[in-house]
Amino acid sequence: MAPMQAEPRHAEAFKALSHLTRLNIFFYLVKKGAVGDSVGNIQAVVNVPGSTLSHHLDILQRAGLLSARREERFIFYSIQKENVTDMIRLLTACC
Amino acid sequence: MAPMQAEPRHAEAFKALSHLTRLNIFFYLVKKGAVGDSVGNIQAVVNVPGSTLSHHLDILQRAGLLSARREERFIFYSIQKENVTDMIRLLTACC
DNA sequence: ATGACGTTTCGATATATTTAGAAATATGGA
DNA sequence: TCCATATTTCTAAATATATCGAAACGTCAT
Repeated sequence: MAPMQAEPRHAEAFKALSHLTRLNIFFYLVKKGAVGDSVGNIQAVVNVPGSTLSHHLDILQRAGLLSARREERFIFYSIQKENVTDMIRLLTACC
Repeated sequence: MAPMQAEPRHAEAFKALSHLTRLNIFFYLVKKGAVGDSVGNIQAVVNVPGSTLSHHLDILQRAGLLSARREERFIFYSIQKENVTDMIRLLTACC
């Protein structure tokens, strides 16, 4: 197992988690598992205006930590597990 | 093992790693192990002005990821393993 | 004490992030 | 079609972060 190298996408993933609201969104969706949850339900949990939430979700998605799908009138966000696993591997490579 | 809760200190630790220069510093020091390395040697690796480097080291230290000690005329920074382990636990709690 | 070296602090500027109201878009139902 | 609901995009202002030269500080050797 070669020592892993830090890359910009890793820095970006860490940045996505570096804001408490986004970290809360992230862990809420972790709990929700593969199905994830709708923006409206997420909003009820984190309690920020819709436009602000939408922005945070966008950041998490661009970082590769979340994915989105439409389900009728709702948009469901859920954890993108592979990339989270990748981050964990990067960190555990050292300890 | 109770599900872990996101806290501001976790967001701060992620923020510390959310900059590529700091991520490089971090992984360089991981490789250096418990002894760590001096600011001057770190600087030769990351190639930024001293004042900039000092600022980044400060951010990593405040986030609890590094600790510093003086060794004669040099200041050695090294990884603060416990807090890194803590982050890993937080992330692995989900996957 | 003076000088050389290693590192940090100060100060100023440039760039990026956060925030949220208002307007726009998308879907499904009457 | 028209309305209600869900979510995003636009826009602008406030706040935070990044950068780095110059000056200051600490330690050691002479």
